[in-house]
Amino acid sequence: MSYKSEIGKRVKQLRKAEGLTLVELAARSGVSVSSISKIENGALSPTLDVILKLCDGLSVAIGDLVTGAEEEQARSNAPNSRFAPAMKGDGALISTPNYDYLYLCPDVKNKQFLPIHARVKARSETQFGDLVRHGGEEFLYVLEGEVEVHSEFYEPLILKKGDGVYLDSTMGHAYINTGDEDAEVLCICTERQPYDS
Amino acid sequence: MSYKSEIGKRVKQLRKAEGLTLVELAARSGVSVSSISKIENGALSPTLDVILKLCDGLSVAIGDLVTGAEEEQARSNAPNSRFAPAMKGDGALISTPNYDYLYLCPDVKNKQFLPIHARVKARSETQFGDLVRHGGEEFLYVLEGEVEVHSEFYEPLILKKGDGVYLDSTMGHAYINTGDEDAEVLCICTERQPYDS
DNA sequence: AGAAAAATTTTCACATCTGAAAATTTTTTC
DNA sequence: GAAAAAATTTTCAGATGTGAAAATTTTTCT
Repeated sequence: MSYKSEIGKRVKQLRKAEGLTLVELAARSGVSVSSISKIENGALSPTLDVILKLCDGLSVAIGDLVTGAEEEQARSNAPNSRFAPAMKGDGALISTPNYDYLYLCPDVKNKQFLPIHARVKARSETQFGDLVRHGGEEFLYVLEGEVEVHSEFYEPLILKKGDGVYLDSTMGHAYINTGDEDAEVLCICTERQPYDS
Repeated sequence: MSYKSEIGKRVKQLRKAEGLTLVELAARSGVSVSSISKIENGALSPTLDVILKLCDGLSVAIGDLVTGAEEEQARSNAPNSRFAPAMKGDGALISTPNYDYLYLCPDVKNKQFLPIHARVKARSETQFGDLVRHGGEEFLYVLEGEVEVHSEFYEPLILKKGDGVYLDSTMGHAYINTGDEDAEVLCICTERQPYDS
């Protein structure tokens, strides 16, 4: 990956475009003259704090400095002939107290939505805990069992096999298993679930 | 500037979202486990080459890693508390020679994807006609029956109940019913099908 | 509950980055 | 064209990042 030379050229380009000397850019950005010189010449891989100082001094977003083109590049040339089977049981399994998630087609990156096969485990609202919120939108379809949908602004709704619901994920929501058997659902999300500490 | 902690949180968030361990992300990205650990904990300012390796391993643009904003920001103007049940059989029915489409939640506008309950009717490639192409991406999940997936660049694939497939809709594709019974599928598309008829 | 395995953090030697100052190159001025 | 000034590159020591392996913590299994 010859990204070093890339950011170097870009910095020099932007600096010249604003008619700045190394000394001036150094003053603006807080990065030393010698470091900027080395960066422009591809002699080193700057640390993040230095990159961000340069972004600040040059008034550009980090994407502009590093890739040049930025968003357009990232999104417009999405691949266009991907094909990924998701055979029954295949996927990346993630377990949480309330759900067992099977992320389908985990090897396909940059999907516009995430298909997830899930098992709903929580059996009551109290057991579930606080409503969940995350970015994006989601559609849930019941494959087996019975699920009760709780949400921040609507009355609880019971879904049986073959039923579904579409909702904005930013609204608090929770799915609860109210049937006798296991509750299996297919869930489509447009944004990753925030699963962190 | 407390950017260090920012990128750390973001990396951890993205890594967890994909269900990866430090070891796995290290393998994907080529960055050592210890370095990732330190970065996630804000213990250091990574160099550009390491940042780019991480972007690669996590399949995100650098802007997403560093500022976290970008995409989220762009999409955050979407409505945020819609809720639409899709009870079995409900929806907007569209019939074509090859499929019966039941568009779910047709009253919700500007959805990020379209959930469709469909019945696959075509029983052979010749009967189906030319492969279909449209914008976006799609995921198909077999609810009942057996479906054969034909596409422009891949060998035909047989899907049985519980199986699915994710593909770029710009690539020519066709679903054919190869089972004894009716073939029922759930299909998620990110762009409206040009159902002519 | 305890043992084994897995995941994460820490340690430490080595590599690399950073910035002040010196050396060099380029530009300006007479 | 030479000296002075400005801009840039190089040098070098100290600071910081990097990765292999050890130590620790967390999770899984019985």
